[in-house]
Amino acid sequence: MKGKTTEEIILESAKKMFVKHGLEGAKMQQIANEAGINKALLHYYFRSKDRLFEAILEDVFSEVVPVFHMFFKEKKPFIEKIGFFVEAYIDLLKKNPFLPEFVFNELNRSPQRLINIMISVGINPQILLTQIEDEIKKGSIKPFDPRHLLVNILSLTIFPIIAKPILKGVMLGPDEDQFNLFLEERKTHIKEFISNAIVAA
Amino acid sequence: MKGKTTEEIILESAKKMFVKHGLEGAKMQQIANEAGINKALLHYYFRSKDRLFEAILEDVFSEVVPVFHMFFKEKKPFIEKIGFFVEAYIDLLKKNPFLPEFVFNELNRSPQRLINIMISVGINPQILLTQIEDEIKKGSIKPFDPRHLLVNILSLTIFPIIAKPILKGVMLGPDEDQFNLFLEERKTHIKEFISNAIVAA
DNA sequence: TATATATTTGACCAGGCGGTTAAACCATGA
DNA sequence: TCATGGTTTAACCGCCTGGTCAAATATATA
Repeated sequence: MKGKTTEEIILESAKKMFVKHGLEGAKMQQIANEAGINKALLHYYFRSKDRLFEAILEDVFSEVVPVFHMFFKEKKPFIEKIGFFVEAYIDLLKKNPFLPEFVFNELNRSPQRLINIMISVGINPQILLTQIEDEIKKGSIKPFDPRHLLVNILSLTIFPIIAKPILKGVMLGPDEDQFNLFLEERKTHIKEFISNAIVAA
Repeated sequence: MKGKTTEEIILESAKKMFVKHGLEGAKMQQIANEAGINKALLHYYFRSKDRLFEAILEDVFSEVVPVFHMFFKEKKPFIEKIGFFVEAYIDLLKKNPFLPEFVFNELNRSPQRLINIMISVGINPQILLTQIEDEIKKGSIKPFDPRHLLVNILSLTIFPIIAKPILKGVMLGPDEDQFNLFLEERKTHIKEFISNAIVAA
């Protein structure tokens, strides 16, 4: 690989393998092969398999956090923020398709660790939930339970990436471009769909 | 365990372990412990770890297929079917919370196998997509891309279960009843939400 | 009861795993 | 040039894993 440090090559390869096979499923030897290096070198840069995994976890989270931060804390109209979030998140996911699978895999294995990380970096939906309530009181959006609205937005945005293999298999066909086009369409579709559903008449 | 055959006990325990730790993460000895039996007995009933895993895969699918079959093939108005599907599926998921995690885990590991199964049991969204198109032409629902509508319904229904640990961790609290209540609320919420979004004015 | 069959067990194995180590390699600068 | 430090390697180790097998036990059949 060109112009990348050994450490970066390892991180990329490990990410790829951990995503596809999970923590236990991915083997150190396979990761080394993927990176085109000796297995001992993995331990030279990252002392153990667990530490390598955690390094990737941090790497991944550092990309996600800012997007949620904007969505949860920034002071803009709710409807407007939905658009920003959906676009930013779908772009993020197109760049890192492994991301949700990775997060949810690890979520099942050791939920508390991930939740602790989220809390420690300040991902907290309460501010957004309050904002939604305020906008309902003002009458700008219909009176839905804010928690369900939030879950809806996350669902519509994130789920298609998780279900990517199914969608390609039974609906969109094997062509990767076709899938990316579908994701691109979703940016505007989700905005319209949610608007239709919640904007007070 | 009372009144269950050894085989059933093994299936239950294995399901539990495979869901939590994945195919490679779950160890035969752990499964045996969980079932309260000797490890060799696992091989007596199911020749290998892989066969045990496949047995569970079949078991799981036999529960899911009928729900999709109804949703995709039955001849009822689209809006009506959404309600049936959402209720049936959420009930199914409340009974088997492991189900989506299990399916999506395996989906990343070997997509083709699962897709082949789905195709072989006749899960095919084309009929539903055509129905949606017809209803759009008739003017009963707004002109959205049917594929996105279908993905929306699946997203809103399935995603909260996958994200269960996150939702409990940062929004609903650790109480299991609270989460089940949230799911129950979703049955009517999703119906309303989608209705609002797509029913032609 | 005696016999045959199905179920369950403890002890064991070969292979693969994460991890270690000592030696080799290679760039830099004195 | 050659010493020095970081980098990379091949070979190795102990442990755990999935899997086997012969013996032991429970169950059915006559």
